[in-house]
Amino acid sequence: MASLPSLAVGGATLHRLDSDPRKLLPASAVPLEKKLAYQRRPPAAEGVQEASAPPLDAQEALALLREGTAVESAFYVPLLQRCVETKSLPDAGVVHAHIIKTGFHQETFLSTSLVNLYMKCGSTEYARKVFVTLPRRNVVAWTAMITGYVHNSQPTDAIGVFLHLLESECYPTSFTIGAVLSACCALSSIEIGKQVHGYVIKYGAESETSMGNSLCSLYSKCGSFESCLKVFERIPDKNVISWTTAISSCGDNGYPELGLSIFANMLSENVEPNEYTLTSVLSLCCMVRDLRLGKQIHSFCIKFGCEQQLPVKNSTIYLYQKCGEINEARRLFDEMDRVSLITWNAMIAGHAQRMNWAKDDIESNLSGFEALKVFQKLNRSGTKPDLFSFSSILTVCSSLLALEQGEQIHAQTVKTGYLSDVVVSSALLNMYNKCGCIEDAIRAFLEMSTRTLISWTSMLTCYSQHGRPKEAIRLFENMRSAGVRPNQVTFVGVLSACSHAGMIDEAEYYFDMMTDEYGIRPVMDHYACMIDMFVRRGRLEDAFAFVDKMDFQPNEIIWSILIAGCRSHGNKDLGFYAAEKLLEIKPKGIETYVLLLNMYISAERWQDVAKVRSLMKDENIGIIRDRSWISIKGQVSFFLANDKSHPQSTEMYNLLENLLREATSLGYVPYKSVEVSVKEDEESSNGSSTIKHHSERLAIAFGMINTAEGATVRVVKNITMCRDCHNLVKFFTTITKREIIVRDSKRLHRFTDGKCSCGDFGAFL
DNA sequence: CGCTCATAAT
Repeated sequence: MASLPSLAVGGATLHRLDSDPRKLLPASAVPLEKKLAYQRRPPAAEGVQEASAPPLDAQEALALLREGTAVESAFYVPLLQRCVETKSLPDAGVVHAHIIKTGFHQETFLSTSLVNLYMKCGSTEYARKVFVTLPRRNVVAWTAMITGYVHNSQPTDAIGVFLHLLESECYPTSFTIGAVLSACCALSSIEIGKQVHGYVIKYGAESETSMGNSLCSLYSKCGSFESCLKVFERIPDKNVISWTTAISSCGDNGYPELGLSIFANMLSENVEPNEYTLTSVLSLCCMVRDLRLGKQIHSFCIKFGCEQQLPVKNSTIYLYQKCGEINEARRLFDEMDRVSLITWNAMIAGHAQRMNWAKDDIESNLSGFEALKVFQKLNRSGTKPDLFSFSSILTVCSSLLALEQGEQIHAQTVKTGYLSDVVVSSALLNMYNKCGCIEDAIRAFLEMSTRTLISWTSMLTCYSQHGRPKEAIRLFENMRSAGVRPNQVTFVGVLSACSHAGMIDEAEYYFDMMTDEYGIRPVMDHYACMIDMFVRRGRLEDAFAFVDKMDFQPNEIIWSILIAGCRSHGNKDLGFYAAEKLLEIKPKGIETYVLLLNMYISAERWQDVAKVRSLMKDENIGIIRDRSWISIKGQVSFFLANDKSHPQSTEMYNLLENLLREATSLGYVPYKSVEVSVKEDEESSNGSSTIKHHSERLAIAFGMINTAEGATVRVVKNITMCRDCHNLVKFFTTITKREIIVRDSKRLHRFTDGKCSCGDFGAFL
């Protein structure tokens, strides 16, 4: 929180200063010639060529001034405007010097323009110097100072100037208040914002549309979405800006559907949207992944003639990219003659998003590598990546388990200074976590200058995933001491940590704390953690009792945990009961069916096997392929179970045979072979399973052959590991003295010295 | 006064 004692301490400060009801004048009450100094030229739309130069040739005019030619005061006006456009500080100096020489600096109007000019050129110091020597200060000068400080990222100074203004003889206008509210936004200070709001109400400016719009935006950006909507509803004459603010606020606060319905209301009230509105609406379509609606909005943009505008285009590209229409996205991108950094970022983020929605892991990987290519092109284009680029690309590296690329990007964030951004450093932490490098993740966390809820939660779940529950819980307590309020996701991390450690009392304690102290309603995930914990300790009755505590229907995941638990603890009857319940809700996940089939097959309940298979046909569950992949030097190799298609197969199989022999001599005993694939009937149901090597073994063997001795091998697998492979890989690490990391569909396994970080409590097929 | 791109989970 910024230190603004005069405001923060005395809530009444603003009001006490003046009780003159005229203290806030409507903007129109400011004499016209004084308004000129404040008038800002609307920024040229991105992607559109600047309008042709004004009649005045600025260079010639500046040359005249340098020669010392005497001019009239009116001569400066267009020149000052021109300098504002070019943002040239040296030119500003030339004009300023001449004005002083000719004595025109006594004219308030010119000097006020100079304040504005210096602010626009980024020199708040020069602006302040001119301002304090002004012979007479009108509201335009005050407002130029406030706006200038806001634009130069000095919001605290902006508020300071406002306080001085209130003590002066000047009256703020709605422009002034608008600038002050922007300062509150930049400070994320809802406290000061509320006081300004009170001021606005007191002096009767609340009904002014622009005021309502500013307040609406303030509340939205300070996380008070309810107030934002309330203010919006109370604006008597809503204009297109009011509607756009409300619509984009819905997106910012995670209510895209509401935003779309407000857009519908806007249309039914016959307010015409503009490019700002349509850009926001396109973004909402992205959030809900509604390509059909998005295409309609895109045609809308074409109808309005704004589809070429850069922000509109960026949103459109992102939409197509995220929804998998990569050719369309690429076409739009290639057609553009001018792109902005946001365009690049939208391409990268679009690919990153598509990874989550791809139809299979091959497509997902392709998307990830496309994102890396775009990032590389961005670097070569001469444009500097920003925090958005870095956060997106680091997330891509996490999903790909692309540690080498991730490390390079880490170096780049250090060089460019973007690592100091919380979002970037959180993304980095996450990248190291997903790649199995917990030490680097911890370092990233420790080196953060500020930590958000997400940084803490990321670190916490990182400890939990790496099988270090005690540290997870210690971190949770540190987080609370630091005054950071945990949310639902944080508690998933805490509960799963307790679950892994079998800390039942602690889990129950934190479960109660979540509801009692933080008022967070437990959702499915929290119940899943608790039930999982009881199941792991073999307390099946407690697990089923906890299911009864839920005030909603358990989902597929919960029943699957129970079934798996019943199987491993040999309670067939409870397992069959859970399976009945599961079948009632018609599961969707392919792994759920594998679990069911394996259970019924091992119990030789062939009628049930047939029932499950027919349900799979009804629900259109396809076949599952056991697949693993490994990335070496930017090259991904995919493997199926018993894959012999790779040129190095012979070597790989020989290596595996040797490893198996050594493992056996060290005491490895295979578990009864488990059918992982669900293929067509005859292969799996007759029990003549020929599976010898599941895919991760092949990927690991390939990794060992193609990396230096002793190097860590990192493999990703599309489904859960089976118990047998999990056990065998532990032996591999002992034999080869290598660390092996396997990220399966459920969790991360870091194998070292014959042990796994999951503590063998992972869910196995 | 309003727009587009970014981080956490069983």
